[in-house]
Amino acid sequence: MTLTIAALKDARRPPKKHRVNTIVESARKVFCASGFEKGSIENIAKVAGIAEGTIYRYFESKRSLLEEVVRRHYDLFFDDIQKSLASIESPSNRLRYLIHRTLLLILEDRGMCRLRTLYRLLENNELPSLARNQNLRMADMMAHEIKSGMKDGSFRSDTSPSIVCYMIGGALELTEFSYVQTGTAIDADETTESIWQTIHGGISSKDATEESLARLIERLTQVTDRLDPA
Amino acid sequence: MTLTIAALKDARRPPKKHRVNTIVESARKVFCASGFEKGSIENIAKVAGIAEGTIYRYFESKRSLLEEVVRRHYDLFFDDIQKSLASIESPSNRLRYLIHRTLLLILEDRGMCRLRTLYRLLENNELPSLARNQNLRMADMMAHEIKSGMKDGSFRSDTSPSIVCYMIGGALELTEFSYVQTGTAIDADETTESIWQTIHGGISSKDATEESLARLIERLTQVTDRLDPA
DNA sequence: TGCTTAAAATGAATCACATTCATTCTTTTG
DNA sequence: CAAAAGAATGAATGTGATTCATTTTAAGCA
Repeated sequence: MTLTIAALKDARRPPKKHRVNTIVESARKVFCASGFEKGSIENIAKVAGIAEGTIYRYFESKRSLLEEVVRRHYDLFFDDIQKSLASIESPSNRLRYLIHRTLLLILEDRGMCRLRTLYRLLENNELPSLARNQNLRMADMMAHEIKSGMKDGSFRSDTSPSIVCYMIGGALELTEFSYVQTGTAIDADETTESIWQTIHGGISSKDATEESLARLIERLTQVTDRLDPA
Repeated sequence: MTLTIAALKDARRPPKKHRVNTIVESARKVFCASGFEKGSIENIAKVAGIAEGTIYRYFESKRSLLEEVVRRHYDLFFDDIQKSLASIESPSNRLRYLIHRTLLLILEDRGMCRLRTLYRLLENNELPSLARNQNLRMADMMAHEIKSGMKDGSFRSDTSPSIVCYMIGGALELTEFSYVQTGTAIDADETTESIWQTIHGGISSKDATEESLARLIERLTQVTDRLDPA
């Protein structure tokens, strides 16, 4: 039988992968239900039906377990988003989509949100962290659209992409935060629209421009008035 | 001597207040130096020159001690800001001031920032929390200015004050976060300007409007052309 | 001033967990 | 099937917050 190496791997890995999956899934359940601090390793082990020590064969620490839980969740999200993005026309629409999709993700799983929010807070380490990577990934996507928009002339050229990312990201984060804390549901469409409106058009009234237009129109009317009688 | 009740209180309270101050101040030092998790109660007690148990006479838990440390710091900040704000003309300028002043606060004390950032992350409780109160206080100030601006016509009337607050607050928070993580100094003036630019004018180029104007002008020219030969 | 009682302070003991590791069980290999 | 390697176990360890019986200090009163 020619299943030497293949068989070897197949015989070893699936159980191992399965173990990891079981552990991560149990951790997700426990963390989502009780939070990170109160979700004990003992409990996770119990839910997974294994001994505490076994968890440490696969994960270095409780925190790295949290990291994996969060990572898996968001990897799916990012993959999904990246796919959809390809079929959307124009930087503006893609940016809007990113905002909207993020809000939907937030609404989708409050427990997970809480974890992610918490996870970011726990970060006092100096390592290149997951949270930072995720932020970077999202920020990269947004920055990319902003730059495209600047190139094709639909956005102002003196825009600072990173600040705009911060503003969008920050608005999303605070919306998320308020949702996690209060549990009051968000209207994703409306919130997207609000964020987009502000980012796109700013908050200043367009009085000056409108005034110019009004003056032009007035003048045009005067001219046509002069034409008509003639 | 007539120092019956007054003397009683005076004799009891000052020492007590002093104790609390000593504890909070020691906690601040230790937390700023080692972070919240690594800053042990044992150490705080040592720095304060008291026994561990004594801390628990004044504070319910390690976390409530952190809360007090952060609260005191930001109370000063808010009081200060509120005073300055009174002497600034126009909602726009006050909003800008709020942004700028917050950035300066962030730069002023990185250790404290880290604590505050951490503190917010640790919040998985449901209580009306300090972080929420602080956010609310700042959000209130900003929202107030935005509403004023909407009233006096300098801001668009279809603006959502809360979203704008989220955007500004979020941008500040992410800037803070990046500073805490990387330690790379921020240029407060420049960052203020960028945030303000975007909030105020949005990112859309004014092409559309300009296009309309150009079309108008063109038509006006046609009209005048028709006039002139006549 | 000395005595009694209440408040404050103490630090050793407790408790809750994460983490480790010597031991036991399973699987692979020859 | 026995030996060796790899996994799993869970009791023991370590750390650090929190508690509490005991001691110390201060207040009230004669």
